[in-house]
Amino acid sequence: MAASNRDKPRLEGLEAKWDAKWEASGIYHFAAGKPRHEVFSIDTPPPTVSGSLHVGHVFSYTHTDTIARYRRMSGMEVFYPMGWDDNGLPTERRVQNYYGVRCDPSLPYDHTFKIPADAGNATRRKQLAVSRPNFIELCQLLAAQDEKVFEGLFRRLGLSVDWTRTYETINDDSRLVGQLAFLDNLAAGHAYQVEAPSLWDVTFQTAVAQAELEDREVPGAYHRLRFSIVGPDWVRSDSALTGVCTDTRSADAHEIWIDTTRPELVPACVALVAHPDDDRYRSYFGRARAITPVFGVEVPILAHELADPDKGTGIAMVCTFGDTTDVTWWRELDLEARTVIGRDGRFVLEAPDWIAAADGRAAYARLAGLGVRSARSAIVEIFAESADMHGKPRPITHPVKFFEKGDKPLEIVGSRQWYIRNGGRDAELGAALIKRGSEIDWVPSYMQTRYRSWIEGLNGDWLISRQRFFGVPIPLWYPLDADGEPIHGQPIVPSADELPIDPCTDVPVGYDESQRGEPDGFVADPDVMDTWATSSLTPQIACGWRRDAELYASTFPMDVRPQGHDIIRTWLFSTVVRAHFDADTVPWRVAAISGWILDPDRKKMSKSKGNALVPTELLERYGADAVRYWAASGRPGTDTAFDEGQMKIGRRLAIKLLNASKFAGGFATLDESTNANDSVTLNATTHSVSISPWLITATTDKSMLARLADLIDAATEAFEAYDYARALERIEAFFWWFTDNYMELVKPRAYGEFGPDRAASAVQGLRLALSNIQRLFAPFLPFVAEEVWSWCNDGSIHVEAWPTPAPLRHVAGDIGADVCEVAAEALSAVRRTKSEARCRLRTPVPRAKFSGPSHRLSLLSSVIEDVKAAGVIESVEMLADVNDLTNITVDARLEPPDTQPVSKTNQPTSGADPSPT
RNA sequence: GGGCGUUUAGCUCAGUUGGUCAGAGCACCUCCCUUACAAGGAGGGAGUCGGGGGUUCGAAUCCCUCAACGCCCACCA
Repeated sequence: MAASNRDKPRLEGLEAKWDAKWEASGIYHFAAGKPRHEVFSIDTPPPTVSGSLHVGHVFSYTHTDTIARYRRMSGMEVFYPMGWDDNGLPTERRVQNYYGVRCDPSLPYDHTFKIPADAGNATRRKQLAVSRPNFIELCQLLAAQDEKVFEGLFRRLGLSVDWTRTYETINDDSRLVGQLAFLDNLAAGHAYQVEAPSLWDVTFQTAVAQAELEDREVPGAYHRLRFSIVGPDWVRSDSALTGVCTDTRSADAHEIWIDTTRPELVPACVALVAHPDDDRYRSYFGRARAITPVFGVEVPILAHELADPDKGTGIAMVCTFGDTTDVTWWRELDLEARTVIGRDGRFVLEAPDWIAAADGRAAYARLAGLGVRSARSAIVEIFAESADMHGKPRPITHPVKFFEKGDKPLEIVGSRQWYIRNGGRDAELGAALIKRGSEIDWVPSYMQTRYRSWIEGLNGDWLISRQRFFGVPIPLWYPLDADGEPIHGQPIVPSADELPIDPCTDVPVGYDESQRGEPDGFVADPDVMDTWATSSLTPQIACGWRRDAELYASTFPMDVRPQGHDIIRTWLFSTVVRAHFDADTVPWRVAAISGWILDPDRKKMSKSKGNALVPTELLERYGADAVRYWAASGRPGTDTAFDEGQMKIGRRLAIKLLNASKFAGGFATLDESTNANDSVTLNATTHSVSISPWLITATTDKSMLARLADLIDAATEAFEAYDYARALERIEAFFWWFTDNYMELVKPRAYGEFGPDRAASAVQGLRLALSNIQRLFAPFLPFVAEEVWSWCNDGSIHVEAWPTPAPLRHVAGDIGADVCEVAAEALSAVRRTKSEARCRLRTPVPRAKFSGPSHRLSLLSSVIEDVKAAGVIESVEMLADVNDLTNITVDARLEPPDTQPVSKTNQPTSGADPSPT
């Protein structure tokens, strides 16, 4: 280490310097072959690389890194891989925008395809149609670029990831694992396909799963519509009419009014439903039938518990399908399916055959081809013309289900989809999965509640098939019958050694390509799996499941899954499901849940709100250690306010560590200086400076070490509980006490005021303490800790042993932590007296009187030499004061300062008597 | 509608089984260029611990209740 670097230690440049050295030395590489109990394996969250970098990445990944570094120093072989989530819709969408293309699966692969010249800046209105294989290539290309950006940030942040162990959720390995696991699930009956109504995003033209839904409050309106009543069995009952529609005063009782927010779905109406106990409608059930307005379709009037008598008129129109309740009614009441909205979200062009009346068909013609919103306007006009709508639509705001990534309300359409069982239709499986949750240690513990309540609220199995392109393909083909129709019940399953496959380009054994799509030939399952179907296998992907038995045995089940609380229902839950099926175990022992970053308004920071900050700017401004300090002060699971002030404090802390280390290393001890005359600076070329604990003889030094030992216990205990924030808080508090009090107390002695032996004790005490303090800070401030460590040691601090208290207690012997605390308190009292007298701290004190309880005074007397020297006190008097049970107070007689204090208002304010007379 | 969390100084937050628990840092004010550190250092003022009840010798801490904020979930016609 060049001495010049130590003259004025700086933080600038440390990140590039040490990142390069860590990369070169490979200290974070996982050494395979260790037994499971010596390995600490981390299921790192693969960031969505198509998203933008934001401070949230810095925040939660730092938490994990502190844990990883702690475990590494504690002697564990840390398995800390990094995945990139490039699979799925976000990448597709980014590729579309970035290159100005869209995927057209009907096109053949274009070998001559060239990347559009305006990539990154594509503003063409008309997107270029490209084949599915070309589109996937673009996805992979762009994802690879994006991954570099993320890796750059994470390296800059100092994550101790093993960068030789990265994976992409779309790479061959992930596809292999995803397809193997799927085929396992299929063979075991955990995966199945069914033709059923499912939630459908009309923009992305894909089915979506329950876990991907979110409710949004949107404006809507109630429309009160008239249905006529017919039926040979129906006997009119006046009582039955009471309240049916109090505000229409209809003289004709042969009608029912319903309120709906989806009037455009009247052509898809299949029934009216009211509560079985509702006296207003009871007489209709099973006897009368209703005629839909305008369209003239006859539908039954039925009873069902889910109908809410207090909503609208108490009777609901069942359509196929307006919402999930419609699906329930459709299924439980065994109703027909009358679909009018196609997969593109538009009304089908052909008038449905169940609408027989000419008026009805004419009315439908006005809806054909329209989107939902336009159709709603159109039908309101139609009903207004026919006088089947009472009054005007009554505006309301109501929650509507959206795909979390979409911006149009979801529709429900019937389609054939693949599902994996997740307990949503099987109480026994649900209970087993809830029990798995109890086998995991949750940090913080209350997060388990979210997991449990999500499972308890499931209303169906996990829909995994997506009608998209950039994902892991469902690895199946279907035989075609003589008419060219697929036989879905007899899928053609590839063998494991064929995987991964893309059935759209690969051909099943026993067929050849010419038979694709031909009668008696085969056809590919065109779908890909949902991105969570791959992400749910991150432990299997990272740990080498079915590919590397040794790695798998030493890393799985993993130790910890760090993640945000917003994806407990998706990533966490689905991972538990897969491990339950694949390995009959939980995937990890601990789930460490991070909170979110809130901006100063206590809103979640997000790009859409325009308040997200670019993390690279923060790293530039404050340095990685400072940003990590801020991140690590956010407690597990707790949402944390974005606070640049904390980064400033972190920066100051890092600088303090530099300077304190420089001071401690800047002395030559007796044994070292014998050959170097009276040199007082550490030989700049000497590495591996020895620490000689046996030279520590002074009570102050021993007591400080006892206090440090207590700190190590506290920090270790906090880390074992995954509470990095508590560990940091304790370490930091000790360190400031150490610099402000201990270092000031021993400074005169270290400079030799009491002779070489006493100096050696101080210097060795400083060195031993700093050696421990540097290691305690290493998980939080890896760059500055490595820098200061390198001044006196060979090798990286990050593979040094985590401090243990026993050696320090051995040195301390029977001296307790309380001695130096009393000394610090006495010194502080002296300083206060001087400060209140507006004197310099170097002002000599001719006589100081310390008063306090006798047991504390006796502790003080054992270290009074250091207190006198640090306080520049010439003589001391001690007065036991039984009234003052706790505190040391000082009555110092101060001489006139060498120079007059700057302030003119030289007024003592309390306690001390600074009068110079 | 159900559930989870939060509420302590102007700000950001500690406060572990009830008893040195009224704390830290920032900000503010005063002083100090001191041989690790002026991007420093030494001091100081500042809070009805969200409100109300209760248990206890004693409550920021335990119980009940209310309120505000945030989040999760819910069948939203």
